[in-house]
Amino acid sequence: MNLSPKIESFVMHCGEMGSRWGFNRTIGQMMGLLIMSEAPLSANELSETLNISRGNVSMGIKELQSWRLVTVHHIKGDRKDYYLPAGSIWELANRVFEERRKREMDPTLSLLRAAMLDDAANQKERYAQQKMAEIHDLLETITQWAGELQSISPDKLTTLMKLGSGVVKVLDMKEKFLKGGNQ
Amino acid sequence: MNLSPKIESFVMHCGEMGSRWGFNRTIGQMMGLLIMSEAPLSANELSETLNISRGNVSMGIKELQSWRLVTVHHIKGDRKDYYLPAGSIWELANRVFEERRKREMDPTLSLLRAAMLDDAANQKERYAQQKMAEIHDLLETITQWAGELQSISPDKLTTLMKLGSGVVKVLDMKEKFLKGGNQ
DNA sequence: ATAAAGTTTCAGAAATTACTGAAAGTTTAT
DNA sequence: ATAAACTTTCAGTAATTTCTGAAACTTTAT
Repeated sequence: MNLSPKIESFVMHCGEMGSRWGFNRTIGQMMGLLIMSEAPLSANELSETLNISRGNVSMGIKELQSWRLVTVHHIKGDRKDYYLPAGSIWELANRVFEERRKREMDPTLSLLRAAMLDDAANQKERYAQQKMAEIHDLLETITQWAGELQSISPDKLTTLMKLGSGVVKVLDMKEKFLKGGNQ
Repeated sequence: MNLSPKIESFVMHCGEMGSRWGFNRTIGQMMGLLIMSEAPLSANELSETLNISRGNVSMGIKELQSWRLVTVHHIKGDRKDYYLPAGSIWELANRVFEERRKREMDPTLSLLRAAMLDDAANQKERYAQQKMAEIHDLLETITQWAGELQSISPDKLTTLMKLGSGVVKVLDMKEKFLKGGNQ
């Protein structure tokens, strides 16, 4: 299968960005192509369209599945696996965020938790531990916040994002109304 | 200069995470060490403490400066450059977010803008362009939102993040009060 | 049980990225 | 102008990551 120039340039761009987004070139291309394609694609189609080896496609799919970005589709009377994006653009982006948060913040959080348990032996360690505590708190706040945002329905979240810094005004308003009482 | 085990393990961890955070091993270590160190450090101190070549330190500092994560400090009567983190942990995290957003989303946004200008030649292109439009809108919303969040003062932002999904309730409340009228 | 159609694995090759160290460059002092 | 103290650059090397392709494996049909 060969691609129209516009689609091809998008797919190649996904390849170039791939490593910045957390995977690698071919995996980026594969994902880009799957998104651009209305019909699910077989591993062979991916391999031929992108000119990458069959083995590489197999590894790439495994990786994309570990990110929960692709799912398999079957056609009756055909035993090939066909792959397609695992949800809307919105959901895909969500998964990338979440997965990256896990890979980029969770390991550090546990290291910091451990480091903070036993206490400092001297001034240098005292300073260091204070900084570690700051980092820990920040990461924890972000992690919690990210989790809660993901529990909001996409359309509410869109409203919230469109509101932007206007949120602050709304929060101030709340303070005004509720000053004194709390729930 | 040599490090206490606790500090060393944090610094090494920063090295291991470095590439996930968008830089590389030594740059991660350098940043980790600078954060852990109360006094600014010279390039030679970085080089000796971390056992990396002087040249590598120089390149690393350049890179960290391009991320706006370190600044230079001078001591009267000493012409060495001493380096220190460019702000609080909070500010550093902010810079990393912003810089990554620029590197990971802006190029794609411009590609998509261009691709959406001229119109589709056939059904496949029509489908592809629709997906590109979805991606474009999502990236644009996120970019805008990120920009606005950065304009909020750290303490307001902390309040907001601590509130988490509770924001939704507040928003609903606003709707109730203002139904019919706007702002 | 065998063959056909498909998928996965993995050792080695290729490509990319990071690092070193010596040479070139810069700044300050005299 | 020269030297001393320091920094940067960059060609070559080392380390790491990615990719290939052939062999091994799995599943389904006969």
